[in-house]
Amino acid sequence: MKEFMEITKALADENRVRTLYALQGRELCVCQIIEFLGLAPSTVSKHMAILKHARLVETRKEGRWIYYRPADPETSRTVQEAIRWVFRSLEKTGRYKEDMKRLKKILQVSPEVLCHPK
Amino acid sequence: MKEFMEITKALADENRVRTLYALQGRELCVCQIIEFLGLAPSTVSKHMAILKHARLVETRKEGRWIYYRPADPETSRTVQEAIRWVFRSLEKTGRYKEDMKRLKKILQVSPEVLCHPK
DNA sequence: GCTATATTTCGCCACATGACGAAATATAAT
DNA sequence: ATTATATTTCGTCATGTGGCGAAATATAGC
Repeated sequence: MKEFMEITKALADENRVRTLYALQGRELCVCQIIEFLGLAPSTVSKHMAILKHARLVETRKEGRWIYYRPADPETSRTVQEAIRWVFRSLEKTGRYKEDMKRLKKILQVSPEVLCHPK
Repeated sequence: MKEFMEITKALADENRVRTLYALQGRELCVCQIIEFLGLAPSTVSKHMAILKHARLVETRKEGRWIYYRPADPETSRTVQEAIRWVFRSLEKTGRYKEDMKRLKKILQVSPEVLCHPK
């Protein structure tokens, strides 16, 4: 129950949900998520910690970059169903489509360039 | 998206989730839910308003009693999948089983007696 | 080792939320 | 009509949450 409530609380914020669907089928570095959400790094970090604590996402560290990806399929059924539910419920919405358009543009810029904006 | 977020926010409270699974396969009068949750009537009323606003539950008025039931199957797919997800995720948990035991006792007392405890 | 960069942690603030009791509303019973 | 009962609405309070910037941490490159 506690585990389940951590998932529902993690899903109870729009920016976290948007991040979750942005991660479908790809990995994103924190700086890309910062760009995607348009929030301060500290805020994004907190959001990601909540998603990770709920086991909805996992991380991979590569140098000074940290990549987030959705939970692996071997994780709990509850988590997998949650992710699928989010995606299926929102993939047809306008917000999702706009977000995917913006994400594509962000992905065209490599993380290196995105993170060193000089 | 807004509709979806109302559902996730509604599910982000343990008492509302417990109420939702308590309603699986039955109708409950508010006074029964009050008894089930052990909260003040005003608090329960607010919780139910949130669940109703998210379209997770529906109501039926019978005299001075108001009965709550889960959303009818014709409602949105998102709602139906949410309800199924909650139930499938929790039906095996200890909390759920305890709650069902308590609920059975509450159901043995008819609403009339429960609401007029004299 | 020093500097730069990516991310997290901490401290703070504004606002949302869950709890209650009191008051309001609606219906039933006398 | 008056009273009793079921539920909701309102006002209030304590706590939780999302946002930020500053400071801390970790790694890469010089």
